[in-house]
Amino acid sequence: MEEFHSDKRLISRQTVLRLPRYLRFLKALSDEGERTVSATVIANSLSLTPIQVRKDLASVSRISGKPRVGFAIGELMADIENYLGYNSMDQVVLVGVGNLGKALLSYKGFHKYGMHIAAAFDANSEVIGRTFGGNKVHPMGKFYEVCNKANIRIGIIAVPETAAQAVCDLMVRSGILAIMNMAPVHVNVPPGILVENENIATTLALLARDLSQKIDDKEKK
Amino acid sequence: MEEFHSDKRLISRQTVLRLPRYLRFLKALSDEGERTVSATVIANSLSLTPIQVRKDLASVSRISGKPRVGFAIGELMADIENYLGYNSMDQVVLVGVGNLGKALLSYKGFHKYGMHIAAAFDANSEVIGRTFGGNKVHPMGKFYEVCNKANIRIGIIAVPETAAQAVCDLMVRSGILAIMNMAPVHVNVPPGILVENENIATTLALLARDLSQKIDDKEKK
DNA sequence: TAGATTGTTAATCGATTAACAATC
DNA sequence: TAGATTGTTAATCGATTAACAATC
Repeated sequence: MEEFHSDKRLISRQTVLRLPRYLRFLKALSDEGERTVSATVIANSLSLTPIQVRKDLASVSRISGKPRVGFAIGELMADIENYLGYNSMDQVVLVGVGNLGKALLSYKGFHKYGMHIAAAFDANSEVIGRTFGGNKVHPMGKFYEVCNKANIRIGIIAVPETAAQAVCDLMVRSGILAIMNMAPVHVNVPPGILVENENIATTLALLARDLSQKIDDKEKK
Repeated sequence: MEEFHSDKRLISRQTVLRLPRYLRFLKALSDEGERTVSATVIANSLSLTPIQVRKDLASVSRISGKPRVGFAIGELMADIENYLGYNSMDQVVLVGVGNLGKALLSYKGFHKYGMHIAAAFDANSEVIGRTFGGNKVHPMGKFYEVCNKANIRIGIIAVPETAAQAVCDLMVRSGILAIMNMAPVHVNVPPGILVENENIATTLALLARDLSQKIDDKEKK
């Protein structure tokens, strides 16, 4: 008997992190008029290995590549978009319209990956009512109502660290289930609420470690 | 014979990513007047396991905790700061002073982690000469000179995707060895140059996957 | 003392890489 | 056909978790 897989297989964290990169690359190829691409070409372009690429693609797509030819770009893109889009629940709310919040509102990448900022909120009357990247900024008082009415599940915290926990609590009370925290503090959430921290200082620390390691290696030689 | 470790042991990627979180938490405790803390307390506060915390701490610090008491907060902070600071080569340049670049320039977190934005650059005459977060924006023409004179090794790309590769190439020509790319494109670099991509859409995709997985699980029950 | 907590060694888990037969 | 490329199974690598003796 053929084994049956639901559409909703669990895809590894690392693979998910690479999916947007594949999608971007495939789109670029497609724009250049290409119809097919091999795992080798993708791998070389994105600094990955061909095996890794084939595994990743197999995890989101049922289409099989043809030896000596590769994969059909269009179908691949559709499958990745479907996965990212399917998962995305599409609607996201943003709290905090400072420089970072504004950058996020104007960021065109979200749409590409099936994400859509449904509403933005801030406590500051200077930005309330103004529009950034097509999004009007609402007062905090509207937060609960908007989230509830639109049944929104994903929230982005882009406020200063002192306000982060309060915003986080409000999100939880308003039915948000997954939070992306851009503030450089740990936020506490009840069990079952998902949090991802996006912290630039963290990534820089990583880069600095790799760099100092590299320099050490060179000195040893 | 006692085994000798250099100060420059390689610390795992995952551990490095957690170091800034420890540092932040320890600082908060220290501000409250605490002198010691156990791995258990840290773990609970940051949603980690105590074993993981002890391993991480041991990898950057030689100080040992006392059973029933825990670790001396001050010494721990000093060791983490030393590691992050030592590695950081402290000086960073930023190219691109749009909303995102401005957010980075005003971001107070860098200093905390031993990072310092030495100079900011942009091609747009509207921002050149202006100051954000204490950093004056220089014209692109000065980039090579500044990097060379100050011997800067780390660069942050915060320009639109269309300009990212050109900026990346300029960085490489100017002696930058490690690049943090905030633009949603893959940038190509010669072998030996380090790149970390920081892409918000990517993190959101991850969050969305976890969320849809969680919802699926609930439906199954 | 008793027991919470440390630090280390071993087991597990997850992701990457290697090997290789199948195939267009 | 010959050989590039696929897809899968097995081996390796790295990180997390479990187990437990040492100790304050």
